[in-house]
Amino acid sequence: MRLSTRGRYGLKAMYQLACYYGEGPIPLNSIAEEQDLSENYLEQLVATLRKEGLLNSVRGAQGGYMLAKPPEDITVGNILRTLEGDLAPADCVIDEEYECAKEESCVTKLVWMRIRDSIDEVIDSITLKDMLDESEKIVTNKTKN
Amino acid sequence: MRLSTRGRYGLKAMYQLACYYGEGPIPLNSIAEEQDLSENYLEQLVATLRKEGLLNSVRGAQGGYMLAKPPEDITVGNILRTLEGDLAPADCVIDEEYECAKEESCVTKLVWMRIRDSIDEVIDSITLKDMLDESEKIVTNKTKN
DNA sequence: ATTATACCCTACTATTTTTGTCAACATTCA
DNA sequence: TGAATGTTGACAAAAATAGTAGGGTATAAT
Ligand code: FES
Ligand code: FES
Repeated sequence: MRLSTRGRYGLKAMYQLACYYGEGPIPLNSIAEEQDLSENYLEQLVATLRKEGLLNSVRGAQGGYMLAKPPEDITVGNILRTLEGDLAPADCVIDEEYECAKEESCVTKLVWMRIRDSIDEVIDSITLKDMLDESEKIVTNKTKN
Repeated sequence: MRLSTRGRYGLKAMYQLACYYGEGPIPLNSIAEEQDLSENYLEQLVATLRKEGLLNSVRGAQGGYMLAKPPEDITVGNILRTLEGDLAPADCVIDEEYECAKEESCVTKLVWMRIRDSIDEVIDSITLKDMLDESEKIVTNKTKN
């Protein structure tokens, strides 16, 4: 039950952009380098995020990408769902078409629903702003010691 | 982020065996038929569950499989972890070897940890007994209507 | 205008994981 | 014995993932 690299790389990239929020467009190669990802591959992910309205882009020299909204208005759920689709342990809790063919109600489905709901609760409650705050906290703690 | 068929089929099979708990060994082909799964494939899953000590087997004619412990002592987590390994969105929250190479603390890792923990909480809190009870509840409601 | 930079788009491929299949063998019961 | 069942390991088809490749388009600096 791993996330694919799409979701993992995507969240990293979005976090990186959140760090630079308000500082104008950031070129993709700098993101790719900082997070050690293939620029070509990252392009694909970023294109998806842009279409979803989570990113804006500026073309031309000195261009790049920037968050389309403030970090506090973008959740981890927004990002992961854009890149991975709904996060759930089985298709049947997303689309009724995939329900199993048992006549009586399916008991395992209740389990999948509870897993899905608990994941949703987590990813919808964390924003990029929260991640920035966490990062700050870590730095602060390090300074104290 | 789907579970593979291993976990999904495996939980179904274990639930089925829980329904027959105390009634002696159940042959695999009856399980496969009731849940509409390939018997050959199910064999592999069941072998894994047996090695983990969740099932007992009886060879020979009139043989079959049975839960090694009462339904209230087997959790969904026991079953899914046996068949799928730890349930987590990224390898780095399971094995430090896979941590990304950033010097500073990784912020996305905190997100993966929260997802992992919330999944763990759900799967460790549901036993096969709970599933049997749920099933009963559904039947009762149906009778009422 | 030219050039460099950077986004945009589509198609393709290598790899890995998943999802089984199959055959030969061992054990038990009637 | 013979039929029913579990045990094991090798193999293979299919699907998903991860990444490459390369051409095209828009913009800005010069
Ligand atoms: S409806 Fe999803 S497993 Fe039955
Ligand atoms: S340590 Fe897991 S993503 Fe960085």
